Amino acid sequence: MNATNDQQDIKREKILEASHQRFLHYGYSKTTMNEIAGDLSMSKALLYYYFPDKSELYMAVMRKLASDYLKQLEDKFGHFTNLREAFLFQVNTHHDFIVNNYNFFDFFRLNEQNLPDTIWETVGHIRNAEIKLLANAIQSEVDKGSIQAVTNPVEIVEVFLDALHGIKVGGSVPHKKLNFPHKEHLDEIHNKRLLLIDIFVKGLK
Amino acid sequence: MNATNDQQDIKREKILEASHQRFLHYGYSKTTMNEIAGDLSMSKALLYYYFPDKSELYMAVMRKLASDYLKQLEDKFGHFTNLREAFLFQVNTHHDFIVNNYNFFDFFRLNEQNLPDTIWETVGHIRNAEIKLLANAIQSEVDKGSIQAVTNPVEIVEVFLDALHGIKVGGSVPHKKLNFPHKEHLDEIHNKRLLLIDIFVKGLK
DNA sequence: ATTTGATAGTTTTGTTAAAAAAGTCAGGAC
DNA sequence: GTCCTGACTTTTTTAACAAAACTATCAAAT
Repeated sequence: MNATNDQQDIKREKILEASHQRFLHYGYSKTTMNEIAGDLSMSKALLYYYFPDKSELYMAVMRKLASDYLKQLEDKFGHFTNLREAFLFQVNTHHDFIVNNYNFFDFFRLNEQNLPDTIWETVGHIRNAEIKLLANAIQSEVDKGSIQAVTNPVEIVEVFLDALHGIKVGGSVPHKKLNFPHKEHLDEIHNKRLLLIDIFVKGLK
Repeated sequence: MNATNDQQDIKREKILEASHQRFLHYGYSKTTMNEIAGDLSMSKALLYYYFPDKSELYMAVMRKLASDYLKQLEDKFGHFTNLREAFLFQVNTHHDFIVNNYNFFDFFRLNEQNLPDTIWETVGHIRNAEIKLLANAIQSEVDKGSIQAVTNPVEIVEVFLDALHGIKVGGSVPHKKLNFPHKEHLDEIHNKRLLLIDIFVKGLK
């Protein structure tokens, strides 16, 4: 019975890998269940044996990606020597996360509204982990006495994370309002975020 | 000839006022040229005598609003006693601008992409004025020696303005990704922005 | 120079049919 | 009983097209 479940888990994993590749290269709506099944040389019906529907399959891939990301954050939790280091780590890790899975997230841009509700749960987990990481770093500094006491570290981190998300490209004349940045702009955005960190962390001292 | 032009300008102004009201209450797409003409007891054809088309009419209203906003910024240009005051002024003025014309900007949310190109020109003017105002304030402080010298004030202001735009509501669990904030959230956003100012300005010291 | 009714041209909306994809199920293999 | 499939049903997407609504134009009137 355990052996059976192992087999199941292995197959589930295979399905997730194949799905990840498809979603990564073609996005959610341009990927069909038949194609995924074809990649694995199995029938479409079998996919539905392992996953209830397409969006759950997508979400399962997403949860796996998110889980990897969360793991990276947790591994470093409480191990920072100063505030700046913590903020830098969060921004850099996040940057890599987005760059490595850029096309996968086309799903967000395409559907814009009416996404499956469960997606926000995962997004919430990620955000909470980021908040926890940075709020803890702030609290540590407060305890050490190296920055002034603050009323509410979480509130500050929320503002910081929002501010990060606001950073866009297009200096002098904004041209098109595009919610999702183009891939070739990610590095420029990243650099601006590093500048924001400099100022923000200094402002907390 | 001058009298004639005066008359023209007065009528143009009337049209702009009526259009403003319509756009403000019903948004761009839910306002028809017939309705505007009806409000003014004139024929639709006459509207086209004064304005080339509907989007140009909308843009004319927008330019008027933008012009008022720019005037407010210019009146205070260089008259700040410290950096914080300048940043506060910009954020507060911007807040009032959005609140007072909230529904007018539904146009942006509805059309999202494919807006008339001229709109970005006006948006650019606003942004440039904001940048100029704040960059000047920073430079003044640098000259006074009350904050450290910075390599590029404009770059810093751009990051600040982007950060401001990123401030959203929805603390713990984000629910719906909505590009345009709801009206009832504007005050909460405003308060968060004030917090950002505190930290950001301090970070420049 | 201003104004309008009539009308031409275009965009939006609603309908329907065909195609494609999602999702189901009875039954076969092990 | 677990895993798997081909055939099938249901739902969604796409395309085509007609009707309605709206934008935009223009000859003629004041």
